[in-house]
Amino acid sequence: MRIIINSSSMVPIYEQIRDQVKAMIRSGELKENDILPSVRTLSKELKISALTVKKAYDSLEAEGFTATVHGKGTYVTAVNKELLLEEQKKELEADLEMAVQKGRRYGISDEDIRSLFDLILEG
Amino acid sequence: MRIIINSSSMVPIYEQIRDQVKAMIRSGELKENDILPSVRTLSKELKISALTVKKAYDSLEAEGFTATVHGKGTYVTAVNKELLLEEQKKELEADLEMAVQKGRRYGISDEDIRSLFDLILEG
Amino acid sequence: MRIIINSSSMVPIYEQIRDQVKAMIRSGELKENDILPSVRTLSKELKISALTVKKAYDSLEAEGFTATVHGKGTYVTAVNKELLLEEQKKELEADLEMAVQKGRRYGISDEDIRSLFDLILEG
Amino acid sequence: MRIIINSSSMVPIYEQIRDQVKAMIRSGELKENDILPSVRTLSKELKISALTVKKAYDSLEAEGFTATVHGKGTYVTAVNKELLLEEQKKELEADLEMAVQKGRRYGISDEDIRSLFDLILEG
DNA sequence: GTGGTCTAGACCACT
DNA sequence: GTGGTCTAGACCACG
Repeated sequence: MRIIINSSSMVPIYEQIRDQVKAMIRSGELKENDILPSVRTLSKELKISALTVKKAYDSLEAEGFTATVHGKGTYVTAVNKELLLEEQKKELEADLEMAVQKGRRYGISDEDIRSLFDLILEG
Repeated sequence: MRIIINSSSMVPIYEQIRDQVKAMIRSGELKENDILPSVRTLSKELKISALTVKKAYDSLEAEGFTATVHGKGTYVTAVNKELLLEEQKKELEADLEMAVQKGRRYGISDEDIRSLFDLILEG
Repeated sequence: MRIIINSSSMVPIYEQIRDQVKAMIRSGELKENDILPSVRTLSKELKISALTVKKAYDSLEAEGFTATVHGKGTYVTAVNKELLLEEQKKELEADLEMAVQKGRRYGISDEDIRSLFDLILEG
Repeated sequence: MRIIINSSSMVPIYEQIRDQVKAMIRSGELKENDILPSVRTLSKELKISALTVKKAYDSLEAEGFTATVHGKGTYVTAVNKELLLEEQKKELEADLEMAVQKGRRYGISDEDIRSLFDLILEG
Protein backbone atom coordinates (compact mmCIF):
# COMPACT_ATOMS: atom_id res chain seq x y z
CA MET A 1 0.00 0.00 0.00
CA ARG A 2 1.48 3.31 -1.04
CA ILE A 3 0.90 6.17 1.33
CA ILE A 4 2.78 9.38 0.75
CA ILE A 5 3.29 11.73 3.66
CA ASN A 6 4.09 15.38 3.27
CA SER A 7 5.33 16.33 6.69
CA SER A 8 5.87 19.95 5.77
CA SER A 9 2.23 20.31 4.78
CA MET A 10 -0.21 22.02 7.08
CA VAL A 11 -2.50 19.00 6.77
CA PRO A 12 -2.09 16.69 9.78
CA ILE A 13 -0.38 13.42 8.96
CA TYR A 14 -3.27 11.33 10.24
CA GLU A 15 -5.64 13.17 7.91
CA GLN A 16 -3.31 12.57 4.98
CA ILE A 17 -3.31 8.86 5.74
CA ARG A 18 -7.06 8.75 6.26
CA ASP A 19 -7.76 10.62 3.03
CA GLN A 20 -5.48 8.40 0.98
CA VAL A 21 -6.99 5.22 2.39
CA LYS A 22 -10.45 6.57 1.61
CA ALA A 23 -9.30 7.28 -1.93
CA MET A 24 -7.93 3.73 -2.28
CA ILE A 25 -11.20 2.29 -1.07
CA ARG A 26 -13.11 4.36 -3.55
CA SER A 27 -10.76 3.54 -6.41
CA GLY A 28 -11.04 -0.17 -5.71
CA GLU A 29 -7.36 -0.50 -4.85
CA LEU A 30 -8.66 -1.54 -1.44
CA LYS A 31 -11.65 -3.88 -1.47
CA GLU A 32 -14.07 -5.16 1.13
CA ASN A 33 -12.35 -7.44 3.67
CA ASP A 34 -8.89 -6.36 2.59
CA ILE A 35 -6.62 -5.89 5.55
CA LEU A 36 -4.77 -2.65 6.12
CA PRO A 37 -1.09 -2.75 7.09
CA SER A 38 -0.69 -3.09 10.85
CA VAL A 39 -0.31 0.06 12.85
CA ARG A 40 3.29 -0.78 13.67
CA THR A 41 4.22 -1.82 10.15
CA LEU A 42 2.86 1.34 8.58
CA SER A 43 4.37 3.53 11.26
CA LYS A 44 7.80 2.04 10.56
CA GLU A 45 7.33 2.30 6.82
CA LEU A 46 6.36 5.96 7.04
CA LYS A 47 8.81 6.64 9.85
CA ILE A 48 6.16 8.19 12.02
CA SER A 49 4.73 7.38 15.43
CA ALA A 50 2.45 4.38 15.73
CA LEU A 51 -0.05 6.58 17.54
CA THR A 52 -0.40 8.77 14.48
CA VAL A 53 -1.25 5.79 12.31
CA LYS A 54 -3.61 4.57 15.00
CA LYS A 55 -5.38 7.93 14.99
CA ALA A 56 -5.89 7.69 11.24
CA TYR A 57 -7.26 4.15 11.57
CA ASP A 58 -9.55 5.17 14.44
CA SER A 59 -10.86 7.98 12.29
CA LEU A 60 -11.55 5.60 9.41
CA GLU A 61 -13.35 3.24 11.77
CA ALA A 62 -15.44 6.07 13.22
CA GLU A 63 -16.53 6.96 9.70
CA GLY A 64 -17.43 3.34 9.02
CA PHE A 65 -14.84 2.57 6.37
CA THR A 66 -13.00 -0.05 8.38
CA ALA A 67 -13.58 -2.48 11.24
CA THR A 68 -10.92 -3.60 13.66
CA VAL A 69 -10.57 -7.09 15.09
CA HIS A 70 -8.49 -7.18 18.25
CA GLY A 71 -5.31 -9.12 17.77
CA LYS A 72 -5.93 -9.58 14.07
CA GLY A 73 -5.95 -6.29 12.28
CA THR A 74 -7.98 -3.60 10.56
CA TYR A 75 -10.24 -4.60 7.70
CA VAL A 76 -12.03 -2.66 4.97
CA THR A 77 -15.82 -2.80 5.31
CA ALA A 78 -18.42 -2.56 2.60
CA VAL A 79 -18.81 1.01 1.41
CA ASN A 80 -21.20 2.81 -0.87
CA LYS A 81 -18.61 4.24 -3.23
CA GLU A 82 -21.04 6.55 -5.00
CA LEU A 83 -22.03 8.16 -1.73
CA LEU A 84 -18.42 8.49 -0.66
CA LEU A 85 -17.47 10.20 -3.90
CA GLU A 86 -20.31 12.68 -3.53
CA GLU A 87 -19.22 13.54 0.01
CA GLN A 88 -15.64 14.02 -1.04
CA LYS A 89 -16.64 16.22 -3.96
CA LYS A 90 -18.77 18.38 -1.67
CA GLU A 91 -15.82 18.84 0.64
CA LEU A 92 -13.59 19.83 -2.25
CA GLU A 93 -16.26 22.18 -3.60
CA ALA A 94 -16.49 23.93 -0.22
CA ASP A 95 -12.72 24.43 -0.14
CA LEU A 96 -12.61 25.77 -3.70
CA GLU A 97 -15.53 28.06 -3.03
CA MET A 98 -13.83 29.53 0.02
CA ALA A 99 -10.70 30.18 -1.99
CA VAL A 100 -12.61 31.82 -4.85
CA GLN A 101 -14.55 34.03 -2.47
CA LYS A 102 -11.34 35.13 -0.84
CA GLY A 103 -9.87 36.00 -4.22
CA ARG A 104 -12.92 38.06 -5.05
CA ARG A 105 -12.77 39.83 -1.68
CA TYR A 106 -9.24 40.74 -2.66
CA GLY A 107 -10.59 42.23 -5.87
CA ILE A 108 -8.81 39.71 -8.07
CA SER A 109 -10.60 39.25 -11.39
CA ASP A 110 -12.21 35.93 -12.25
CA GLU A 111 -9.85 35.62 -15.20
CA ASP A 112 -6.88 35.95 -12.92
CA ILE A 113 -8.33 33.42 -10.50
CA ARG A 114 -8.79 31.01 -13.36
CA SER A 115 -5.25 31.57 -14.54
CA LEU A 116 -3.90 30.71 -11.12
CA PHE A 117 -6.06 27.63 -10.98
CA ASP A 118 -4.87 26.51 -14.40
CA LEU A 119 -1.25 26.93 -13.37
CA ILE A 120 -1.76 24.74 -10.33
CA LEU A 121 -3.68 22.03 -12.11
CA GLU A 122 -1.28 21.80 -15.00
CA GLY A 123 1.94 22.70 -13.19
CA MET B 1 -14.41 51.00 9.37
CA ARG B 2 -16.54 47.98 8.79
CA ILE B 3 -15.05 44.68 9.75
CA ILE B 4 -17.26 41.60 9.75
CA ILE B 5 -16.25 38.63 11.84
CA ASN B 6 -17.53 35.14 11.24
CA SER B 7 -16.65 33.28 14.41
CA SER B 8 -18.05 30.00 13.17
CA SER B 9 -15.76 30.13 10.14
CA MET B 10 -12.68 27.98 10.06
CA VAL B 11 -10.62 31.08 9.24
CA PRO B 12 -8.88 32.51 12.33
CA ILE B 13 -10.35 35.80 13.50
CA TYR B 14 -7.08 37.69 13.23
CA GLU B 15 -6.74 36.62 9.61
CA GLN B 16 -10.26 37.79 8.85
CA ILE B 17 -9.42 41.22 10.25
CA ARG B 18 -6.07 41.43 8.50
CA ASP B 19 -7.52 40.38 5.14
CA GLN B 20 -10.32 42.87 5.30
CA VAL B 21 -7.98 45.71 6.18
CA LYS B 22 -5.70 44.73 3.30
CA ALA B 23 -8.67 44.67 0.94
CA MET B 24 -9.70 48.16 2.12
CA ILE B 25 -6.20 49.45 1.50
CA ARG B 26 -6.10 48.05 -1.99
CA SER B 27 -9.59 49.29 -2.80
CA GLY B 28 -8.67 52.77 -1.65
CA GLU B 29 -11.18 52.77 1.18
CA LEU B 30 -8.17 53.17 3.45
CA LYS B 31 -5.49 55.61 2.23
CA GLU B 32 -1.98 56.48 3.25
CA ASN B 33 -1.81 58.04 6.73
CA ASP B 34 -5.36 57.03 7.58
CA ILE B 35 -5.54 55.86 11.17
CA LEU B 36 -6.93 52.48 12.12
CA PRO B 37 -9.29 52.19 15.09
CA SER B 38 -7.41 51.54 18.32
CA VAL B 39 -6.94 47.97 19.42
CA ARG B 40 -9.27 48.51 22.37
CA THR B 41 -11.94 50.26 20.33
CA LEU B 42 -12.04 47.62 17.67
CA SER B 43 -11.95 44.75 20.17
CA LYS B 44 -14.96 46.20 21.98
CA GLU B 45 -16.80 46.85 18.71
CA LEU B 46 -16.23 43.27 17.54
CA LYS B 47 -16.60 41.81 21.03
CA ILE B 48 -13.38 39.88 20.76
CA SER B 49 -10.14 39.80 22.72
CA ALA B 50 -7.85 42.82 22.35
CA LEU B 51 -5.01 40.37 21.88
CA THR B 52 -6.64 39.09 18.72
CA VAL B 53 -6.91 42.60 17.24
CA LYS B 54 -3.34 43.24 18.29
CA LYS B 55 -2.25 40.12 16.46
CA ALA B 56 -4.00 41.27 13.29
CA TYR B 57 -2.37 44.72 13.53
CA ASP B 58 1.03 43.18 14.24
CA SER B 59 0.60 41.04 11.18
CA LEU B 60 -0.27 44.08 9.05
CA GLU B 61 2.74 45.94 10.37
CA ALA B 62 5.04 42.99 9.76
CA GLU B 63 3.88 42.99 6.15
CA GLY B 64 4.51 46.73 5.90
CA PHE B 65 0.95 47.93 5.40
CA THR B 66 0.79 49.91 8.61
CA ALA B 67 3.11 51.62 11.04
CA THR B 68 2.47 52.07 14.72
CA VAL B 69 3.36 55.25 16.51
CA HIS B 70 3.67 54.63 20.19
CA GLY B 71 0.96 56.46 22.13
CA LYS B 72 -0.76 57.66 18.99
CA GLY B 73 -2.06 54.76 16.98
CA THR B 74 -1.70 52.65 13.89
CA TYR B 75 -1.42 54.37 10.51
CA VAL B 76 -1.69 53.14 6.96
CA THR B 77 1.65 53.44 5.17
CA ALA B 78 2.30 54.09 1.55
CA VAL B 79 1.69 50.91 -0.31
CA ASN B 80 2.70 49.65 -3.67
CA LYS B 81 -0.68 48.37 -4.78
CA GLU B 82 0.91 46.29 -7.49
CA LEU B 83 3.02 44.51 -4.92
CA LEU B 84 0.01 43.98 -2.69
CA LEU B 85 -1.92 42.47 -5.56
CA GLU B 86 0.94 40.04 -6.21
CA GLU B 87 1.02 39.03 -2.59
CA GLN B 88 -2.71 38.46 -2.46
CA LYS B 89 -2.49 36.36 -5.58
CA LYS B 90 0.15 34.21 -3.95
CA GLU B 91 -2.11 33.69 -0.96
CA LEU B 92 -4.99 32.71 -3.21
CA GLU B 93 -2.68 30.38 -5.11
CA ALA B 94 -1.73 28.64 -1.87
CA ASP B 95 -5.38 28.13 -0.96
CA LEU B 96 -6.24 26.77 -4.38
CA GLU B 97 -3.24 24.49 -4.29
CA MET B 98 -4.27 23.01 -0.98
CA ALA B 99 -7.76 22.36 -2.28
CA VAL B 100 -6.46 20.73 -5.46
CA GLN B 101 -4.08 18.53 -3.48
CA LYS B 102 -6.90 17.41 -1.27
CA GLY B 103 -9.02 16.53 -4.28
CA ARG B 104 -6.14 14.51 -5.68
CA ARG B 105 -5.63 12.76 -2.33
CA TYR B 106 -9.29 11.82 -2.60
CA GLY B 107 -8.60 10.35 -6.02
CA ILE B 108 -10.81 12.85 -7.81
CA SER B 109 -9.69 13.33 -11.41
CA ASP B 110 -8.28 16.65 -12.56
CA GLU B 111 -11.15 16.95 -15.00
CA ASP B 112 -13.65 16.62 -12.18
CA ILE B 113 -11.74 19.13 -10.08
CA ARG B 114 -11.86 21.55 -13.00
CA SER B 115 -15.57 20.98 -13.46
CA LEU B 116 -16.23 21.83 -9.84
CA PHE B 117 -14.07 24.92 -10.14
CA ASP B 118 -15.90 26.04 -13.27
CA LEU B 119 -19.26 25.61 -11.57
CA ILE B 120 -18.15 27.78 -8.67
CA LEU B 121 -16.60 30.51 -10.81
CA GLU B 122 -19.51 30.73 -13.19
CA GLY B 123 -22.32 29.84 -10.82
CA MET C 1 -16.89 19.35 37.81
CA ARG C 2 -16.52 16.08 39.64
CA ILE C 3 -15.09 13.24 37.66
CA ILE C 4 -14.12 10.10 39.49
CA ILE C 5 -11.57 7.81 37.93
CA ASN C 6 -11.17 4.17 38.84
CA SER C 7 -7.79 3.32 37.44
CA SER C 8 -7.98 -0.31 38.53
CA SER C 9 -11.18 -0.81 36.52
CA MET C 10 -11.08 -2.57 33.18
CA VAL C 11 -12.98 0.36 31.67
CA PRO C 12 -10.57 2.73 29.91
CA ILE C 13 -10.12 6.05 31.65
CA TYR C 14 -11.22 8.03 28.63
CA GLU C 15 -14.49 6.11 28.52
CA GLN C 16 -15.06 6.74 32.19
CA ILE C 17 -14.63 10.47 31.62
CA ARG C 18 -16.81 10.45 28.53
CA ASP C 19 -19.60 8.53 30.26
CA GLN C 20 -19.61 10.78 33.27
CA VAL C 21 -19.70 13.92 31.15
CA LYS C 22 -22.61 12.45 29.20
CA ALA C 23 -24.39 11.73 32.47
CA MET C 24 -23.82 15.32 33.63
CA ILE C 25 -25.22 16.67 30.39
CA ARG C 26 -28.29 14.51 30.76
CA SER C 27 -28.77 15.38 34.41
CA GLY C 28 -28.57 19.08 33.64
CA GLU C 29 -25.45 19.55 35.73
CA LEU C 30 -23.88 20.59 32.44
CA LYS C 31 -26.02 22.82 30.22
CA GLU C 32 -25.82 24.04 26.67
CA ASN C 33 -22.87 26.42 26.15
CA ASP C 34 -21.29 25.45 29.45
CA ILE C 35 -17.54 25.09 29.10
CA LEU C 36 -15.76 21.92 30.12
CA PRO C 37 -12.54 22.16 32.14
CA SER C 38 -9.55 22.59 29.87
CA VAL C 39 -7.71 19.47 28.83
CA ARG C 40 -4.69 20.44 30.89
CA THR C 41 -6.67 21.46 33.95
CA LEU C 42 -8.63 18.24 34.09
CA SER C 43 -5.56 16.13 33.40
CA LYS C 44 -3.78 17.74 36.37
CA GLU C 45 -6.84 17.41 38.59
CA LEU C 46 -7.20 13.72 37.78
CA LYS C 47 -3.45 13.17 37.66
CA ILE C 48 -3.62 11.55 34.27
CA SER C 49 -2.12 12.36 30.87
CA ALA C 50 -3.56 15.29 28.95
CA LEU C 51 -3.84 13.01 25.94
CA THR C 52 -6.25 10.78 27.79
CA VAL C 53 -8.53 13.69 28.60
CA LYS C 54 -8.20 14.87 25.01
CA LYS C 55 -9.29 11.45 23.79
CA ALA C 56 -12.41 11.62 25.97
CA TYR C 57 -13.22 15.10 24.69
CA ASP C 58 -12.64 14.04 21.07
CA SER C 59 -15.01 11.16 21.62
CA LEU C 60 -17.68 13.49 23.04
CA GLU C 61 -17.26 15.81 20.08
CA ALA C 62 -17.53 12.93 17.61
CA GLU C 63 -20.82 11.95 19.23
CA GLY C 64 -22.04 15.52 18.97
CA PHE C 65 -22.25 16.37 22.66
CA THR C 66 -19.61 19.08 22.58
CA ALA C 67 -18.00 21.51 20.18
CA THR C 68 -14.45 22.76 20.46
CA VAL C 69 -13.30 26.27 19.68
CA HIS C 70 -9.59 26.48 19.05
CA GLY C 71 -7.82 28.52 21.67
CA LYS C 72 -10.98 28.92 23.72
CA GLY C 73 -12.18 25.60 24.99
CA THR C 74 -14.72 22.82 24.73
CA TYR C 75 -18.39 23.70 25.00
CA VAL C 76 -21.53 21.66 25.58
CA THR C 77 -23.87 21.67 22.58
CA ALA C 78 -27.64 21.29 22.54
CA VAL C 79 -28.66 17.71 23.17
CA ASN C 80 -31.91 15.81 23.05
CA LYS C 81 -31.81 14.45 26.58
CA GLU C 82 -34.69 12.04 26.08
CA LEU C 83 -32.95 10.41 23.17
CA LEU C 84 -29.66 10.23 25.03
CA LEU C 85 -31.33 8.53 28.01
CA GLU C 86 -32.92 5.96 25.74
CA GLU C 87 -29.58 5.17 24.12
CA GLN C 88 -27.86 4.80 27.45
CA LYS C 89 -30.60 2.54 28.78
CA LYS C 90 -30.34 0.33 25.71
CA GLU C 91 -26.61 0.00 26.25
CA LEU C 92 -27.13 -0.94 29.89
CA GLU C 93 -29.86 -3.39 28.92
CA ALA C 94 -27.52 -5.13 26.49
CA ASP C 95 -24.83 -5.46 29.14
CA LEU C 96 -27.27 -6.85 31.71
CA GLU C 97 -28.71 -9.25 29.17
CA MET C 98 -25.28 -10.59 28.30
CA ALA C 99 -24.54 -11.18 31.96
CA VAL C 100 -27.86 -12.92 32.61
CA GLN C 101 -27.40 -15.17 29.60
CA LYS C 102 -23.95 -16.11 30.80
CA GLY C 103 -25.35 -17.01 34.22
CA ARG C 104 -27.97 -19.18 32.61
CA ARG C 105 -25.36 -20.86 30.42
CA TYR C 106 -23.60 -21.66 33.66
CA GLY C 107 -26.78 -23.25 34.94
CA ILE C 108 -27.24 -20.71 37.71
CA SER C 109 -30.89 -20.36 38.70
CA ASP C 110 -32.75 -17.12 38.10
CA GLU C 111 -33.29 -16.77 41.84
CA ASP C 112 -29.54 -16.94 42.41
CA ILE C 113 -28.90 -14.45 39.64
CA ARG C 114 -31.40 -12.09 41.23
CA SER C 115 -29.77 -12.54 44.64
CA LEU C 116 -26.40 -11.56 43.22
CA PHE C 117 -27.91 -8.55 41.50
CA ASP C 118 -29.60 -7.44 44.72
CA LEU C 119 -26.34 -7.71 46.63
CA ILE C 120 -24.60 -5.50 44.10
CA LEU C 121 -27.31 -2.88 43.90
CA GLU C 122 -27.75 -2.59 47.64
CA GLY C 123 -24.18 -3.30 48.72
CA MET D 1 -18.08 -31.85 21.67
CA ARG D 2 -20.09 -28.91 20.47
CA ILE D 3 -18.47 -25.55 20.88
CA ILE D 4 -20.09 -22.54 19.25
CA ILE D 5 -17.96 -19.51 18.53
CA ASN D 6 -19.40 -16.06 17.99
CA SER D 7 -16.55 -14.12 16.45
CA SER D 8 -18.53 -10.90 16.26
CA SER D 9 -19.16 -11.03 19.98
CA MET D 10 -17.18 -8.82 22.28
CA VAL D 11 -16.26 -11.88 24.35
CA PRO D 12 -12.78 -13.19 23.50
CA ILE D 13 -12.81 -16.50 21.65
CA TYR D 14 -10.68 -18.31 24.21
CA GLU D 15 -13.10 -17.29 26.95
CA GLN D 16 -16.04 -18.57 24.94
CA ILE D 17 -14.33 -21.95 24.61
CA ARG D 18 -13.29 -22.08 28.24
CA ASP D 19 -16.75 -21.14 29.51
CA GLN D 20 -18.48 -23.72 27.37
CA VAL D 21 -16.11 -26.47 28.51
CA LYS D 22 -16.67 -25.46 32.13
CA ALA D 23 -20.43 -25.53 31.62
CA MET D 24 -20.16 -29.04 30.08
CA ILE D 25 -18.15 -30.21 33.07
CA ARG D 26 -20.63 -28.90 35.54
CA SER D 27 -23.62 -30.23 33.61
CA GLY D 28 -22.04 -33.67 33.48
CA GLU D 29 -21.72 -33.70 29.72
CA LEU D 30 -17.98 -33.97 30.34
CA LYS D 31 -16.94 -36.34 33.11
CA GLU D 32 -13.74 -37.08 34.98
CA ASN D 33 -11.07 -38.60 32.73
CA ASP D 34 -12.92 -37.67 29.55
CA ILE D 35 -10.49 -36.45 26.91
CA LEU D 36 -10.88 -33.09 25.22
CA PRO D 37 -10.37 -32.82 21.45
CA SER D 38 -6.77 -32.06 20.57
CA VAL D 39 -5.76 -28.47 20.12
CA ARG D 40 -5.19 -29.02 16.40
CA THR D 41 -8.46 -30.87 15.88
CA LEU D 42 -10.55 -28.26 17.63
CA SER D 43 -8.76 -25.37 15.96
CA LYS D 44 -9.49 -26.87 12.54
CA GLU D 45 -13.08 -27.60 13.46
CA LEU D 46 -13.67 -24.05 14.66
CA LYS D 47 -11.45 -22.53 11.99
CA ILE D 48 -9.48 -20.52 14.50
CA SER D 49 -5.84 -20.32 15.48
CA ALA D 50 -4.42 -23.29 17.40
CA LEU D 51 -2.87 -20.77 19.77
CA THR D 52 -6.32 -19.58 20.76
CA VAL D 53 -7.48 -23.12 21.61
CA LYS D 54 -4.23 -23.63 23.49
CA LYS D 55 -4.92 -20.52 25.53
CA ALA D 56 -8.40 -21.79 26.43
CA TYR D 57 -6.97 -25.18 27.48
CA ASP D 58 -4.16 -23.52 29.46
CA SER D 59 -6.75 -21.45 31.22
CA LEU D 60 -8.79 -24.54 32.09
CA GLU D 61 -5.70 -26.30 33.36
CA ALA D 62 -4.67 -23.28 35.43
CA GLU D 63 -8.08 -23.37 37.07
CA GLY D 64 -7.68 -27.09 37.74
CA PHE D 65 -10.47 -28.41 35.51
CA THR D 66 -8.18 -30.33 33.21
CA ALA D 67 -4.77 -31.95 33.22
CA THR D 68 -2.54 -32.33 30.21
CA VAL D 69 -0.52 -35.49 29.63
CA HIS D 70 2.32 -34.82 27.28
CA GLY D 71 1.92 -36.69 24.05
CA LYS D 72 -1.50 -38.01 24.97
CA GLY D 73 -3.95 -35.17 25.41
CA THR D 74 -5.99 -33.09 27.79
CA TYR D 75 -8.19 -34.86 30.34
CA VAL D 76 -10.97 -33.68 32.59
CA THR D 77 -9.95 -33.93 36.25
CA ALA D 78 -12.10 -34.61 39.25
CA VAL D 79 -13.97 -31.45 40.02
CA ASN D 80 -15.71 -30.20 43.08
CA LYS D 81 -18.90 -29.03 41.40
CA GLU D 82 -19.84 -26.93 44.40
CA LEU D 83 -16.59 -25.03 44.10
CA LEU D 84 -17.09 -24.58 40.40
CA LEU D 85 -20.54 -23.16 40.98
CA GLU D 86 -19.14 -20.66 43.44
CA GLU D 87 -16.52 -19.60 40.98
CA GLN D 88 -19.02 -19.16 38.22
CA LYS D 89 -21.20 -17.09 40.50
CA LYS D 90 -18.27 -14.81 41.22
CA GLU D 91 -17.72 -14.34 37.52
CA LEU D 92 -21.38 -13.49 37.00
CA GLU D 93 -21.23 -11.11 39.92
CA ALA D 94 -18.31 -9.27 38.34
CA ASP D 95 -20.19 -8.89 35.07
CA LEU D 96 -23.32 -7.63 36.80
CA GLU D 97 -21.27 -5.23 38.87
CA MET D 98 -19.64 -3.76 35.79
CA ALA D 99 -23.02 -3.24 34.17
CA VAL D 100 -24.48 -1.61 37.28
CA GLN D 101 -21.50 0.71 37.60
CA LYS D 102 -21.90 1.76 34.01
CA GLY D 103 -25.59 2.51 34.56
CA ARG D 104 -24.67 4.63 37.55
CA ARG D 105 -21.97 6.44 35.58
CA TYR D 106 -24.72 7.25 33.12
CA GLY D 107 -26.78 8.68 35.94
CA ILE D 108 -29.51 6.07 35.61
CA SER D 109 -31.32 5.58 38.92
CA ASP D 110 -31.04 2.29 40.80
CA GLU D 111 -34.78 1.85 40.40
CA ASP D 112 -34.48 2.13 36.64
CA ILE D 113 -31.56 -0.28 36.62
CA ARG D 114 -33.62 -2.75 38.61
CA SER D 115 -36.57 -2.32 36.22
CA LEU D 116 -34.36 -3.16 33.27
CA PHE D 117 -32.96 -6.17 35.09
CA ASP D 118 -36.45 -7.41 35.95
CA LEU D 119 -37.55 -7.06 32.35
CA ILE D 120 -34.61 -9.16 31.18
CA LEU D 121 -34.96 -11.85 33.82
CA GLU D 122 -38.70 -12.21 33.38
CA GLY D 123 -38.94 -11.39 29.68
C1' DG E 1 -4.17 30.83 28.64
C1' DT E 2 -6.54 27.40 25.11
C1' DG E 3 -6.73 23.22 21.80
C1' DG E 4 -4.14 20.28 17.83
C1' DT E 5 -0.61 17.32 16.56
C1' DC E 6 3.17 14.30 17.19
C1' DT E 7 6.83 11.46 19.44
C1' DA E 8 8.96 7.29 21.64
C1' DG E 9 8.04 4.13 24.48
C1' DA E 10 5.54 1.39 27.85
C1' DC E 11 2.21 -2.37 29.34
C1' DC E 12 -1.81 -5.10 28.46
C1' DA E 13 -5.11 -8.30 26.00
C1' DC E 14 -6.14 -11.24 22.03
C1' DT E 15 -4.71 -14.48 18.08
C1' DG F 1 2.39 -11.18 15.68
C1' DT F 2 -1.97 -7.93 16.30
C1' DG F 3 -4.69 -3.84 18.37
C1' DG F 4 -5.92 -0.87 22.91
C1' DT F 5 -4.56 2.20 26.34
C1' DC F 6 -1.66 5.33 28.64
C1' DT F 7 2.38 8.32 29.75
C1' DA F 8 5.32 12.62 29.75
C1' DG F 9 6.71 15.71 27.09
C1' DA F 10 7.36 18.47 22.89
C1' DC F 11 6.05 22.14 19.36
C1' DC F 12 2.59 24.80 16.99
C1' DA F 13 -1.59 27.83 16.21
C1' DC F 14 -5.25 30.65 18.18
C1' DG F 15 -7.21 34.11 21.62
